[in-house]
Amino acid sequence: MYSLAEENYIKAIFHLQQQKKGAVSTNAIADSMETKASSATDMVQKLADKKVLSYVKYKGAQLTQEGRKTATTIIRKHRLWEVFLVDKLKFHWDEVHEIAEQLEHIHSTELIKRLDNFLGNPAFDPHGDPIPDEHGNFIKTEKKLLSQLKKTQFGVCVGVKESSPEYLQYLDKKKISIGTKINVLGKEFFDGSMVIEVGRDQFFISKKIAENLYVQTQ
Amino acid sequence: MYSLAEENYIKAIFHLQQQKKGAVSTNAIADSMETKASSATDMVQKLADKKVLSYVKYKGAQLTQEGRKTATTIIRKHRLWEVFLVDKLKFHWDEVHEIAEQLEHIHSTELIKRLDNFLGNPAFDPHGDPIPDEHGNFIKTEKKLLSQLKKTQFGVCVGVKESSPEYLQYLDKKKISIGTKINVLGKEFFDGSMVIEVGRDQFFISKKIAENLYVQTQ
DNA sequence: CATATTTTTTAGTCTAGACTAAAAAATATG
DNA sequence: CATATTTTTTAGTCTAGACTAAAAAATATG
Repeated sequence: MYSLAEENYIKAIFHLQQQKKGAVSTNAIADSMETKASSATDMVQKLADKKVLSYVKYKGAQLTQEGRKTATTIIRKHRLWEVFLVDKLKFHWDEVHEIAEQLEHIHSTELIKRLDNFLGNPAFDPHGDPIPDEHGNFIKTEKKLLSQLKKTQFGVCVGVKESSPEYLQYLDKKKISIGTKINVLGKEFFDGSMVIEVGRDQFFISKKIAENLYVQTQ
Repeated sequence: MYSLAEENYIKAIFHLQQQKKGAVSTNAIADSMETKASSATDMVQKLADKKVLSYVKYKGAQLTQEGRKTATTIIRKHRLWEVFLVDKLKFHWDEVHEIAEQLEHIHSTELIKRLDNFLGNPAFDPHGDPIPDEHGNFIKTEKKLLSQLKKTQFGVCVGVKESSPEYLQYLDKKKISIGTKINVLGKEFFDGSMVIEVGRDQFFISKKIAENLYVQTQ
């Protein structure tokens, strides 16, 4: 069982490792934790003693298997709670981060097992990020424009490139929002138009629509 | 905003004050917090500086209005989360305390407002204890034997006096468990028998049944 | 009611996790 | 490649909240 501070460092280091491969510097950790480099060094040394990460002086830190397991468990909890807050308590997806930052530290494997079930074992959080399974396996995702998908592929809406009221209202009308799953049923080479499926609806969209919507894919 | 330790002390002092009126001793606080008297004295002095409680050396501590408000908010959160764990996640009522001890410290008034709504604004937790409203008002309850209730009164089952398998199986058959609301529809003076309502069922019970069931009343 | 006993507080430490300032190592540059 | 600059670590403090041991106050008792 790790302390609150330890858990937050482990999570931050995991996210930094995702961004660029290799060891992460204590300075980068300090920046992301909004603390001083000396504090980060202290903590990294402590976590190295606990075998959560390997650390070479002046070279940086890298999570061990144990560290990655801990990190993904925290991320799993964070994202499941976000689904709860949005799906069940009807929070808007941009209001939930701070609360989930607290909830992710609740310790109880049984709780998370039951919460996951209660929510219908969701694969993505309300921001479109994948929820790791209980073994820490992520669905590998990549952010693309909807227009880059091919026929039969699918993506989860994670944002827009253009944000004019007209465009957002169009998306709203078509019930497309962050987290919405979009299946590409057909694609026309001639003009880049697509037939997509959203929920139970199937409809036609122009290239212009498709190239302004970001989706996350497996 | 109070620290985790501060919140736990405030809650403990509130519960001690419920038990017997007047100031609570630092020793009593230390016992209930499973810490040493010197630690309790330190914390009580700190909380007195913060106007959470009044403290007279060697005499003990008493929560202020502010302290009581903080305590009831924590208790409200604890009990609402217990309802969530039992009603929604299907935990058994005796498994939820430890998890609720953690969840009660999540800070977000909006969260609690929405959770309360999501749960249908429950008045009691799964143990039959009343959930204070957002102003900290409790429904005043008292633990009685079901046999002590009069016609038209009601109580929430909080425990049994006798716990033989036969009795528990009878209760189970009649769908009476901790947290079950029981309305007294009629009572016979001659033999102390009653007609009660449990959920949508109405049925007759003998005096012997009624005097072995504890209920909490308003 | 003086003294013994119990309760409570005070004084002094310890640890986790933050900080500042200085030292040391790594990297960049003429 | 020697030196200047940047990055990173070390040494020394600080605070919250725990602890032990001793002191002080309150209470019990002959």
